[in-house]
Amino acid sequence: MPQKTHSKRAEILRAVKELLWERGYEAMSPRDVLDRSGAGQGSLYHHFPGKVELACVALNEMAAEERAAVDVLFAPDRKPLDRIYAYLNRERDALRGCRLARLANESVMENLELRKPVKRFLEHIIDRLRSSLEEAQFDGDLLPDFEAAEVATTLLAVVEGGFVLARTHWDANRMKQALGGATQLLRIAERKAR
Amino acid sequence: MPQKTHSKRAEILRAVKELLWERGYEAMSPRDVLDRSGAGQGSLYHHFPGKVELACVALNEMAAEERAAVDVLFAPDRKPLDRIYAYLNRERDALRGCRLARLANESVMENLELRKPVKRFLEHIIDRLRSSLEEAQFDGDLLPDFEAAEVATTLLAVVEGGFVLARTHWDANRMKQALGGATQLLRIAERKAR
DNA sequence: GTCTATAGAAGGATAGAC
DNA sequence: GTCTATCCTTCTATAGAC
Repeated sequence: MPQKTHSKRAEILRAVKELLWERGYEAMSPRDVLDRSGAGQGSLYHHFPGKVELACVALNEMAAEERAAVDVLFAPDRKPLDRIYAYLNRERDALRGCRLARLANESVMENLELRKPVKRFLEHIIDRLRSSLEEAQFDGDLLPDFEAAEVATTLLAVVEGGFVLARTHWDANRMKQALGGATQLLRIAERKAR
Repeated sequence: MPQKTHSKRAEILRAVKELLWERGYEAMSPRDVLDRSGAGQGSLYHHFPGKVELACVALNEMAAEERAAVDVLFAPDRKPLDRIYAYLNRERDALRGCRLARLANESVMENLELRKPVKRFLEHIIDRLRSSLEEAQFDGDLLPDFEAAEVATTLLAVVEGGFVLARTHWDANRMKQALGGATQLLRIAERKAR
């Protein structure tokens, strides 16, 4: 049963993935899901035990999609620094917030099963950033005297914080400024390495 | 009428300020406020037209308190770089999230009146960071060839993103790592200036 | 598998006594 | 100003027919 056509099941999941990004978990009601998917009450509760499990399946799919999109940016044939700047400068709709980490402040993040996909997504990015930083240091393109793991966390924090600033100021430029400052700091660690 | 003892009014506001930090706006119900403050329905709706105005007054008070706390860290008698590190390393309960910016992803941030206090709070910090960075550059303690305004935004983003990472990983150390990486990048811009 | 109808609880606000 | 009682809507889930 898991993988057939599942017309209504698939449409429900599609709607949930949209709504989780647009409104978050608590502000998304089962009724909203039904309205957007065109399914009836019965379909939803036939395929999923309840709202939590519904969100859990959707979040895991979203996280997998986003991890794959990130991996494209970190293609191994690119130079390490190019991968990092490709990630920082990737196109983002800053006002929409991070598709997964937007849930960070909802009480539902206290549920391990719902937090896990978000966590895996963020860990995946940190891991890609860290190894790229290490390679750049090894190649002599970046100063070797900083902790790649910490700076990787910093760069991800700049992106996630950039979403917060953009939304609060209702101005996508705040994300660009945050990333611009990070780039300038990295450039200094670059020039000094040469 | 605005400023007398207002026993119940004050207790209601105290409760709202706590709940906004703990749960955010949407997850805070008027009933929660009454339970925690010990007030009755009538008191709440006597002093405030509704939930939105209640949150608005509370948020403005919270923002004023936090701006004052930030100003202590940026005391003018400190050296510019010391102010910046004092802000970065200030004590934070990372798992609780930012007292104001935790609301960034709630739909209520589309309401200008509610967004304004949060925005003012963040702008205040960026302003303090920017002028301290500029002074440090002028004093020759930091490289002069980066945009202080952009790096100021970056540093605030690291803090706000640090909250997001800490909450998602349910590990306050993520905040420390994000700040540690930012510090290492700043140190490079410091050493090079000498 | 999908639907409509319904239920129990919580959210947000009002009425009116004191 | 403060209280309790009440109201209407929305949320989340269940029942049961097709």
